[in-house]
Amino acid sequence: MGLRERKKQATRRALQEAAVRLTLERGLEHVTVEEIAAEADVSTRTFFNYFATKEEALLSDVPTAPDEEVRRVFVEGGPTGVFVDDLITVLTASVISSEGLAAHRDAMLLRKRLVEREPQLVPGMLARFHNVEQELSRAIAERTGTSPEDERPQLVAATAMAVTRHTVKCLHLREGEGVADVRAVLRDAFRHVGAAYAPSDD
Amino acid sequence: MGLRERKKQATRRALQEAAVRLTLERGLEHVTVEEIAAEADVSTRTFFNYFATKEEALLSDVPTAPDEEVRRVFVEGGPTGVFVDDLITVLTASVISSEGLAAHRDAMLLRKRLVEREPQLVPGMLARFHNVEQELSRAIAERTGTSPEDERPQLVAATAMAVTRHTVKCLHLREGEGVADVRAVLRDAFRHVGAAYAPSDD
DNA sequence: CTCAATAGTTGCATGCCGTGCAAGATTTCT
DNA sequence: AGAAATCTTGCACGGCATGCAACTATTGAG
Repeated sequence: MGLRERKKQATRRALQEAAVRLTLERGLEHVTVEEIAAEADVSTRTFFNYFATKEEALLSDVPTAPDEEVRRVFVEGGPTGVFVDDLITVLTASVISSEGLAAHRDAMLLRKRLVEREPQLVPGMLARFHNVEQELSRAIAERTGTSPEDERPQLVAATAMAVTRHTVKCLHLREGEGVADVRAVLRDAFRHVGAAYAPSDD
Repeated sequence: MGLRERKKQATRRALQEAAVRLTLERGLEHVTVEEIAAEADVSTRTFFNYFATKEEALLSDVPTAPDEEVRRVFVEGGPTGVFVDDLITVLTASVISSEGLAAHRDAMLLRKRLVEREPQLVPGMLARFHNVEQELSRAIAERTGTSPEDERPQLVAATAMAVTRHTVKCLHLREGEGVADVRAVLRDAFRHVGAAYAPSDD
């Protein structure tokens, strides 16, 4: 990777970190783009070369779209062949942790505090989940081989992302918690939803 | 209702209609608050006495929170005692149509065209569904008598709103369609979700 | 190494958004 | 009719976001 690219990534991260830090300190309303840019030692104008809005600097990179490899396996019916289990694999790989839970734990905690402190960020957060939902919808349609007019993959994707969103929100993010634990929580959640809407239950 | 109140409602509706019409004509980017206000014969400043943002003028009143009476019946275990059926009653009463489907059909069609033309409105739309979701969550918790720490009502509310959102999006809104038809669509959707996430299915 | 090409940064000008404030107009209540 | 409450409006202001052109830094070829 060349010098230019490294500098760009450094600037980007500096802007993100400055935005998060200042927002947690003073609240989003009392942080201007000018201040964020100054904190990262770039001009105001440069900030907008990286992010279209202040909120984008806070929410970018989250949640991630599913990894291409994971997606391919899912579309081809893997890895286990059981729909819910494979769905959970995709969800943990994309939204929860693309490269191990530990690596993203700090970032997830920061974001959590962020949206708790600043409810204005909720719409943007929901929109990002919605984007993942649409990708997931396509993957489900491919896996199940339904016709493009069939809207059921969208329905399943929507509810699956609702489960995921809820799980992320309620996740305790303890030190020792691994991906396996998250899988278990998701499995319970899906089971509970299935039971709640199954024909014969209350 | 006094003269003052009537004038306020008239102004509000005039602003909404102007906003929707101009946005459908030219696109949201090419409509300023000044123009909307002029179209409704009020000052720019007055616009902001009614709506905090341009988007709010487009999306307000949708979706509606559940009617207080409907909510009370649901919390007390009614009207049928079957969870899914009663849930559907609440959902149709709040989001789909608070006072008959026909009355809101035109408004729903307009909104549909609006968000199709202007994807920037999606986050705001999602946020509004999210608000209803939180109210629904409380109602479910009250009905089932779960303790406040129990997060399952939130989970059920989230998935239920996902189903509702999907149903609204895919609704065909034909002329003859009534509330009963919407109920049937919702029932099918819930059944399908229940089957997809039930322990033994694919 | 040098120099041209490419890509990124910056300042400037601009327009719109959204809010606080105070003065003026209108409705309401007595 | 007149005081009180409420709504509208104009004004000023600061921040957001974009286009443009000049400037600076990296890259790559000879």
